[in-house]
Amino acid sequence: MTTTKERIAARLEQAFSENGFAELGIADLRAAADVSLRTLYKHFPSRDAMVVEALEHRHRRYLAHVFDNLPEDGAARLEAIFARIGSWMESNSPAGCIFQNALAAQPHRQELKALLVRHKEEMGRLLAESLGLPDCEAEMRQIHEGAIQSWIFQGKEAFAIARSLTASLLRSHRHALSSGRA
Amino acid sequence: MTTTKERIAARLEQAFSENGFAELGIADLRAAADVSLRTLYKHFPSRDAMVVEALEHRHRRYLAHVFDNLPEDGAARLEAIFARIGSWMESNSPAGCIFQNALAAQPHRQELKALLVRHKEEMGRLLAESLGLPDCEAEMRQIHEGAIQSWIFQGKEAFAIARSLTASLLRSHRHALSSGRA
DNA sequence: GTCTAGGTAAAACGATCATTCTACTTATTC
DNA sequence: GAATAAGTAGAATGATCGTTTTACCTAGAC
Repeated sequence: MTTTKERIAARLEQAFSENGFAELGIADLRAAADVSLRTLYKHFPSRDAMVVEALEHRHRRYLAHVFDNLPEDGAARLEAIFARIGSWMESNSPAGCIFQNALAAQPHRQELKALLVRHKEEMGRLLAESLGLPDCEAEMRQIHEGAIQSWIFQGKEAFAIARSLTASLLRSHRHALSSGRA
Repeated sequence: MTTTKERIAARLEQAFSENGFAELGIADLRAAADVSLRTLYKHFPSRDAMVVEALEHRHRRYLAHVFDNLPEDGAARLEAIFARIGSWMESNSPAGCIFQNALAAQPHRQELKALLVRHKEEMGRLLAESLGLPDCEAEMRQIHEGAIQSWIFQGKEAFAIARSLTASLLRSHRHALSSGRA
């Protein structure tokens, strides 16, 4: 069972991801949510709150899309992760990362910056963990960031490049381990 | 001699980079430019044109900051490039890349997307050229993008990571060359 | 059968926005 | 010394914005 609020949040998330955060007015959001103005304001006290809830919804949905039921094998896992990120961007992010876009629209709102930081840190942590690179969180955060932010002007090639940068990170890591222990 | 228009463009660039593109109204831009409303509209026919001119100004200024008078030596050059990008972000970009931010505020304006693409392509080209990696434009574009976009949540560490990712790219490239020719 | 919870449609409100216009000032040039 | 170019200050305009409010509808519970 999904509540009315969740259903609205899902539709707001989609509307924001397609049109950004600056161009959409309350009238547009209401139409996208397919509810009355009164209902919209009953569940979300202000436009700012709608932005926050849309981002929270996005965060949960993105993590599930990338990390649920990954293959066990390491090489297949690396392949799968960037393939999934690529398919996500293709079907969900015509304008790039919506956390960055939300902050760009209101750069002085610390609440949005906190959401961005939490989202990116969790992505770096889970990526590093999934790939067996526990001490490369920052590197994975940055490769991830480069890939999704390059998507706008680089297209799908961005994810192939991210995969190859990650592969060379894995190689250096294994090399450092074996020579360090020898 | 700098014209009135250039002086205004420089101040608009700074105002946009500090406060983003969605929060600033014409009244704020007028105050930042330190001219009358009439003069502002004499040189820029609309707010949209002010955004475009600010981005053009930014592009020229950023290229000069990063690439003018680089050291001859390759290693020193790699060091210098990311140090310069880091110092630029610290003193000019509290809110990240303003090309991305401008497009985030108005995602349907193709003019802004074209400016973003041109800017990023030129950066990738010049980075690859400066580092002697002529066939790695896409990789350098992406490392550059990851670095400056991670700056918001990663701070200065982002540029150290970008430098090390570039160094490992240089190593693989040299290795591929020597084994390929052997 | 009345009450209540949760919904719709849309008018009204006050604020803010980009843009234009009016009236005046100051140098420079012919 | 009149004309012109380029500036200032700020009022007026009309549209749009986020938010509140009024009036009405509907389905299930007691």
